[in-house]
Amino acid sequence: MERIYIENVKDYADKEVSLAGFVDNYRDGKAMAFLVLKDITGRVQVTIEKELHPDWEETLSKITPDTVVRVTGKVLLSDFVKLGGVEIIPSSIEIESVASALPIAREYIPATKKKAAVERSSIDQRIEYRWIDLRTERNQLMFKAQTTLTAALREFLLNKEFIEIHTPKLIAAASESGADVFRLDYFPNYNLPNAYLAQSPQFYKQMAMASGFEKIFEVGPVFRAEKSFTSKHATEFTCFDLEFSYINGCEDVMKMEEDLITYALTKVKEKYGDKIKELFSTEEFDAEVIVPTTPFPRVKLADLYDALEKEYGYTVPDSEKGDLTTDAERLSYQWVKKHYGHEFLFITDYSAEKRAFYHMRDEKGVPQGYDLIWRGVEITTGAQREHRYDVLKAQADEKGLTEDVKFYLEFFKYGCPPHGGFGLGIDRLTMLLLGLNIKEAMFLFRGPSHLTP
RNA sequence: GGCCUAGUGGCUCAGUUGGUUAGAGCGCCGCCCUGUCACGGCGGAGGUCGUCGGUUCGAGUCCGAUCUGGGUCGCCA
Repeated sequence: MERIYIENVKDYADKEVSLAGFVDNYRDGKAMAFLVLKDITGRVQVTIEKELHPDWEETLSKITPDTVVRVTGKVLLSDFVKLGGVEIIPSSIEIESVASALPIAREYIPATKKKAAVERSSIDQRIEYRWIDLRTERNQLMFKAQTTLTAALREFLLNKEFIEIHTPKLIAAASESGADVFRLDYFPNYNLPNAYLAQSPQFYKQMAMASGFEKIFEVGPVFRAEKSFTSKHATEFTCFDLEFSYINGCEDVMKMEEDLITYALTKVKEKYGDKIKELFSTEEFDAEVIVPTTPFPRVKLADLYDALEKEYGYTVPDSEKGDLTTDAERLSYQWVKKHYGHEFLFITDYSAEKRAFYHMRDEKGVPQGYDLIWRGVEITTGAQREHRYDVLKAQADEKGLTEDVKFYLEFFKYGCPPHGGFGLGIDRLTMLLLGLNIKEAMFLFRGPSHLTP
């Protein structure tokens, strides 16, 4: 018999079905046993009348939480079953894989009249057994929602005839200032330069512009050898990058991004909004998926600092002027909510000193780029790029990078359209959508002290 | 890299001013329980307290070193 998903069992009332999944809970009595079966779509109770199946004794004695079983049986609608009002009366139970006692407590169990609450294991403990941790409905919803999110981002761009590219992650030179790179052994005998893991597809996205592709995107891993210990940094994460040509300014890039994000959040809300609210809301975080209005608020960095000082008494250290501090980032969320009733904020007019050399600058030397802050955390850096070879070379010289980026400068020597783009960290998007730590939002977290599993 | 902080059974934690065989809940094992609802009842196993050294009659508890984590800032997505 063909297996069906648990979410569909009610369509098979009084019929025989075949199910498979993990044992979510097993309550064993003398005459009756109740097995709650979970698959990727839901949970259902399997009700076993032991007297009817004396030969099952050995099989049933092996069942432990998270054992994988196949169950064939009749679907019975029963109001007294609290779990969905339906139960399976099995005609066969087959064990596929017996689970040992689990080494982590996946979920918080609230106190009852008789029992004290049980804390779940810390994220750092759970991450060691991530495959077990990921079996929960909540964690699986996270990846379903992320799938919808990235599919929507892709769909939006495909509708605009963007081309999807895949740039190399093994590269010969550091691709940007700032972030540190992972150096690796790469066939040392072939007289090649040093090899690194790509910290961004930036240069190759722009090469595609010089190739006349006009509109491209890429979803892929980026690697950052930053010894960052925060709740929002990882050494490897997934970036949704795009770049497009013949723009009239940075404003076109921002417009593209706000439309893109609005589209994606609309899709996520439609499909999972209610479920997300139910499973991810906590006392501190209301997991309401809010579809933003466009245009998103925009503010110049200096103006933001003025406002933060006036309204919250925040003063920037002199060394950080021209850049956004973590405190200011957080405060900017309060500020934008208060003044615009919005969760997103574009911040523009950073100082040239703090921004990448390839950002185009206006006649006053102000970089034509921005950061996008969502719920107080940076999710994007975007910009119009400098496509004029001479200007670009001068800006690279200024930062002392000309030698390092020699190959990149070549891209602009033989004709290149004006262009711009941005990169969106999808793990951060998921993290902010659901109110999580980056470690919980990633399938497998990679950090300075985390390389396994 | 700076600052802060933690390391006690599988998990989450408690261990008072250093003092008899180191405690609890959950989990695990066994027995009991005819429909449970993250069932219930009874019993049991399991730690020498990250490591090394020191102080002391005596250390999980004090001191030093060391290892391994965590938070935060900077950096960024």
